[in-house]
Amino acid sequence: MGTAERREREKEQRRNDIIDAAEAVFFSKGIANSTMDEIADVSELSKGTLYLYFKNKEDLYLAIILRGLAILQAKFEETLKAHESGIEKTEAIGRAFFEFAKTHPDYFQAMLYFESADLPYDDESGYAAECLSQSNHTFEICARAVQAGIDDGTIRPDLDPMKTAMTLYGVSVGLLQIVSTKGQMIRECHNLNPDELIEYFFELIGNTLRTQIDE
Amino acid sequence: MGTAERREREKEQRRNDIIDAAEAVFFSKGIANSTMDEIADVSELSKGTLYLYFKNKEDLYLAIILRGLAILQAKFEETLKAHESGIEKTEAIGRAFFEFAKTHPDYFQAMLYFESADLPYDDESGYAAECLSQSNHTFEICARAVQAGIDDGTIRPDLDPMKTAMTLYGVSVGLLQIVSTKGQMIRECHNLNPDELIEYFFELIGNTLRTQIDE
DNA sequence: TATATGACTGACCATCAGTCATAATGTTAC
DNA sequence: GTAACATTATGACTGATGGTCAGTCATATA
Repeated sequence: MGTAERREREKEQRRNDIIDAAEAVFFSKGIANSTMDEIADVSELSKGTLYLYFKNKEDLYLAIILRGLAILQAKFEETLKAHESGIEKTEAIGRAFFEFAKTHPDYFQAMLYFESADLPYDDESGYAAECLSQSNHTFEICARAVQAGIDDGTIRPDLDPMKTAMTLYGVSVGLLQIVSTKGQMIRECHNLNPDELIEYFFELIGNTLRTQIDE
Repeated sequence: MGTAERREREKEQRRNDIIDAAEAVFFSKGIANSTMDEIADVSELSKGTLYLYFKNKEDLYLAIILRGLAILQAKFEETLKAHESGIEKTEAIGRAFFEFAKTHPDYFQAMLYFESADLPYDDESGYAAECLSQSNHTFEICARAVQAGIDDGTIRPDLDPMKTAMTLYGVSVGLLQIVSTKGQMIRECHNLNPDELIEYFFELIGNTLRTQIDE
């Protein structure tokens, strides 16, 4: 009989329930101001139980980040299919990333934590290693877009797809981070709409990737 | 009599001594794993005294960040003077930033915290507002370099100096952050030297800023 | 019905940021 | 010199919170 299988399913369900509760708490007050006691309350479980399913507070947060990465990946894959030329695919993925930051600000905020924190990637038992692996997979999707552009001649052939993907991802994160933490200052001291800065960024790098016609 | 002035000097000295001790502790184990008790020990003061000079733990950390910002600013100012053309000034400042991250990894790490954390910028009594102000001043130095390039014709005249400075700063921080937190992965999974990625970045954006000869 | 399993509990512990009553030190006035 | 006052320093204490563990209980197995 499938007792063990059922148990496994139920366990998976519990795990998801806990992540749901954790999202509600973490997203409403940030990781620093959230307590495991409150998450236990919201999930209607005891604090001890949380620790049966997750190593520690950070690990639970990383489980949320993994959800965010999955959403982002799906979006990227979809974007990759929806466009014809490689340069279009690449720019569309870039825009999809900024779009993601806007439509899923909570997941994006969590992902900024993932990008800036020093995590125990060597510990195989936690979520950090899995996050890193998925993050790598995300890079690969971006790299495929660049590769497509090189293949169809819309992107400079001298570019390295993986290097380009990682660089673009890194700089995008940085720009979004500055917009996210200093947005108010940008608006008030410089009378700039943060979105303008992002559009400006696209203009700046847009021509960098494209094949130069005049050579 | 200069009693009050002497007092003020001594107080400033104490404050600096505390920051020195805090640097030793924070730099050796990161903000999360450092305790105010240990900083009190190292500074040979009681914990209570620390709180006479600094609002809280984060504020003490921000005082360190302010030192980092001062070093960076000095480096930028110096770089600005050391080069002739505007485009050279701008690229040199970019390289000076990456150089700073290498020669002062501890200050740079602290500055990454400043870039990613949500800080109480409205609280005038703490260091956060001062950090933001100095960070703004840093932008302005960069913007001066870009402006110089526009003026002397080495940088595209259609660029906005301040927007360009902020964008370049943001993307640089992002790239350095990814190199800093995922450097090992970049090395191991992709057989890349993180420095290559940074050089790649300069190549990518280099031509973006320069005045196009063929138009 | 009796035994075994393992999910769950919540009281408990250790740590640590931040506070406050008290003490020590320095300054001024006489 | 010393009394009165002001400033600075102390460290024991508190409250919050991440994490643990001995024990409970519902359910599955024999």
